[in-house]
Formats: sequence, structure tokens, C-alpha cells
Amino acid sequence: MFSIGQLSKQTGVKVPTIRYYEQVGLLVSAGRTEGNQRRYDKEGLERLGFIRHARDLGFSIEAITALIDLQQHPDRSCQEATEIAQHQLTDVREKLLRLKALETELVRIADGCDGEGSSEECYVLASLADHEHCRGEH
Amino acid sequence: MFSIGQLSKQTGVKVPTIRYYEQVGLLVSAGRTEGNQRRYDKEGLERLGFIRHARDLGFSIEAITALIDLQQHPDRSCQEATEIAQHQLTDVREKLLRLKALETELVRIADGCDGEGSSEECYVLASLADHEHCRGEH
DNA sequence: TCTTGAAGCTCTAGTGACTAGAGGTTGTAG
DNA sequence: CTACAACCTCTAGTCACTAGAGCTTCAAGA
Ligand SMILES: [Zn+2]
Ligand SMILES: [Zn+2]
Ligand SMILES: [Zn+2]
Ligand SMILES: [Zn+2]
Repeated sequence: MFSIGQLSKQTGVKVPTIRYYEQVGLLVSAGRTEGNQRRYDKEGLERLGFIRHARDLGFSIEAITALIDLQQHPDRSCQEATEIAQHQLTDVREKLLRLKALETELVRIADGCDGEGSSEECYVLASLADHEHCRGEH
Repeated sequence: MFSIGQLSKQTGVKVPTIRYYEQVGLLVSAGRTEGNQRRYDKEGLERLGFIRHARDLGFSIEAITALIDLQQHPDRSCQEATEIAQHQLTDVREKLLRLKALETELVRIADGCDGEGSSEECYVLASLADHEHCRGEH
């Protein structure tokens, strides 16, 4: 049995975050001591590892809840799991596209001024004031 | 003079968002009617355009506040403006790197299962359970 | 057995940048 | 003059935590 602190150390998830996961129904402790402290077993440790890894990959709490739910029913089809993963991939790709567009514009904007003039004639400020300066959409 | 709704239409910023910008000190109306409704002048319209564009480029409210502050003092050096832009660019690039790593792993994960098996033997779930499956860091 | 202090507990509130809704008031076109 | 769209303020909700107050428990050393 592990205390919440030991769980935290082993997974790299902060203690208040673990309590938060319990609050939203993602991870319940195996039980409590007489003094009301949480105790976890190996299963809890593994589940927190799963949560941690999925969060690191950007999955939402809601998605992770669904995935764990699926994991608890080994005989169910995993179709939903692939759908969730596909959705997450789509999401990441959309963000990538957006950020690439931003990067292009920001390079132009940031490199357009050496910061040695007055703010009146600053290319950074002028670029922000008018999207017409931009090369593309974003 | 424009009403808040007209300002909203011209800039594409929603009415409650404009009120929110006022609340955080970004955009104050030129005045109020007898009946307490906001009225904006051309300057307000331009400033909201600036805010909108900067937000679209991912700048934080705090950064935009500093940029507008600078804009109000045409004789000041624009060094801070370039610093803010550079910082934003760095930020975007960090996010890009992270998302690219995520994309790589998610492609592998999502393509690793056709969703037709049982959740027990699902590659998606197995990959989430163990970072060892991952090709790189993320 | 006692003491001490790290670690645990609950509860509330704050973060960023909005968004939604309730419940009431004003502006304006017909 | 009457409708009603648009406006007003205020509170609360979103997401995934994070911080802090004020208290209790656990475990190791004396
Ligand atoms: Zn400049
Ligand atoms: Zn632009
Ligand atoms: Zn599968
Ligand atoms: Zn991984």
C-alpha cells in the first residue's frame, strides 16, 4: 500500500493533482487509514501512470475517463478508444497548423524591428495594428 | 460614435468579450449615453482591432496591455515591443516542438489499432498505459 | 512512551480568457 | 406610442490544475 506522497513520487504527479483526480472521479484510493489518509494499491499506481501518460499526450480528463472505463471492460470493443485517439490526433494537427501560421507571422514581425527606434515607427506595433501586413491567414 | 454592438460587428469580437476587455482595463469606452450605454469613437474601434489581431496571434492580455501602453507613448523606445514579440515567438516555437512530438506518437497510437478488436488487446490502450511504447519523449 | 515535524486532511479561492444566463433597462423604427 | 432588439450589471461556469489556511495523523528518534 502506498501513501499519496509515495504515489506522487513514483508517477511525478503532484499530490494536490492526485486529490483533484479523485474529485473528478478519475482515480479513487483503495481505502483509507483509521486516520482518514488515502492508501493506494498497485492498481491505483498503474492507473495514475495511465492518466499521467494520457495527459502528457494531451487527452482531456473527459477522454481519459472514457478510456479507463473501456479498460475496465476487457471484452468490450475498442472502437471508442481508436475514435478518441483519432480525435486527439486531429485536434493536435489543427493546433499545429494554427501555430505554424502564427510562427510565420511572428518571425516576420519580431525580425522586422531591432527595438532601437521609437514606438511611433515600430514595425511590431504597426504589424499588430493591421492584419494587412500579414502574409497569410492565421 | 458606435454602440458596442456595432463595434462587435466591425471587429468580429463578441459583445461580452468587449465588456470583458473593459473590465480588465484594455479598452475603455469614449463615454456613455444618458441611459448608461457605451459609446465608442474611431480610436476605440482601432484599438479593439489591435487587440483582436494581437489576440489572434496569441499574445496574452498582459502583453497586449504593455503594447498598447507603449503605443500611447510614441516617443518611447520600442525595445519592449520587440522583446514581447520575441518572447511570443519563442513561446509558439516551444508549443510547436511539443505538438510535433505529440503528433508523432499519436499517429503511431491511432494507426496501431483498427478498433475492431476487444479493449483487452487494444494497442491504443496499451500505448497509453506504458510510455515504453513511445518512440521519443513528449 | 513521548515528542516532533513532515506529511496528510478538507475547504475555499485563484488562474486565463472568456462564455452563459438571469433579470432588468434603453434606444429606435414603424 | 408601442414593440422589441439591443443594452445594462452581476454571478457563475469552463478546464485542469494550483495555492493557501487551518487542522490532524503518521512514523521515527530519544
Ligand atoms: Zn520597434
Ligand atoms: Zn494578421
Ligand atoms: Zn483498439
Ligand atoms: Zn509516451
